[in-house]
Amino acid sequence: MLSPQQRLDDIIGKLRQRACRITPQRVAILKIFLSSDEHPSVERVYEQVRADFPTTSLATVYKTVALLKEIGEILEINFADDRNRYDGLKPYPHPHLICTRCKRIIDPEVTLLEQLKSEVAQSSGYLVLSHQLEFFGICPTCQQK
Amino acid sequence: MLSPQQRLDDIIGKLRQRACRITPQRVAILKIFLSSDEHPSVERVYEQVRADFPTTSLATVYKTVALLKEIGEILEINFADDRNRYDGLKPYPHPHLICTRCKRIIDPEVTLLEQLKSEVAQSSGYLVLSHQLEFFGICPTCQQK
DNA sequence: CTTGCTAACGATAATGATTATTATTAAATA
DNA sequence: TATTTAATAATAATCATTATCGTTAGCAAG
Repeated sequence: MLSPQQRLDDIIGKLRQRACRITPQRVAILKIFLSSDEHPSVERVYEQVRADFPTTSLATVYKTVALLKEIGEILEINFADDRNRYDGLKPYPHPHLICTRCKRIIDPEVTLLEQLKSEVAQSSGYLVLSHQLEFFGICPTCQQK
Repeated sequence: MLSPQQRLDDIIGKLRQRACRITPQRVAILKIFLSSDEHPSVERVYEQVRADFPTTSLATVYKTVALLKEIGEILEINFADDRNRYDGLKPYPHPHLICTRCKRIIDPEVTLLEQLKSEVAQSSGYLVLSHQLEFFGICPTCQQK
């Protein structure tokens, strides 16, 4: 487990190896992903990065997201109607628990998932490479209303 | 477990109760969903229904899909980049196994999922209403290539 | 430190799946 | 069969995301 600072340096090193340029915008966007546990959307990151770099373009956020996704440092969470959300803290497949009222997303503790995965691989003959598990419901706060 | 014909009659009855009109287009679209195990996209259903009713509009397919989704008779499967797909045979949450090469979707047998669900509900305090579980991989056919 | 190369930037147009609009058609009921 | 109005076909609008393109600036070499 790396500290946020170590991970930042690590990822920047990875980008350098790819001959990617280290721009202030990229670093700012990266920092937002590494420090946010709210599973932000592109739009949300855009708002936040504009606080420090007011001229940043939405396109730059999208392109940085695509880059970080490609090198496996953020995880994309897809939605039917809503915009995609991203997880920069745990950029590997893991379950999410989503409140359909307030759109809050948390990471529930789950066991047994790996067993489930190999069960599926075995019985189907598929080479299972990835997965996506989302639970939808109402969070405790929204239940009280 | 109802036969396809029984289910068709059943759903048509349900639509009548809602004061929905039973049009040839709706019946044709419904029949396609009830007889297809390929988890078709809207576009795919559109192609198929046009074989029998060449003047059918894409908008009609979309609206019928929205209706059937609303009454819980088809299940929507969301994708990141690709178009949505639909399952009219098992219109309740269940896992899918998706080949990322040929886009084929099958329904793997899975146990333990209900336990997993109540585990998550218990530890989080959320009221868990639904879920979505997708496995991504390479199907046996595509592995040989 | 300056220069040159070119990746990345900002601005904005294009894309593409889905949704909304509207005039017309045709189920359903009397 | 006529009346009512939901559903249809055609098509415009929406909106998240992607592509384009002229300009800017990271960075390696001198």
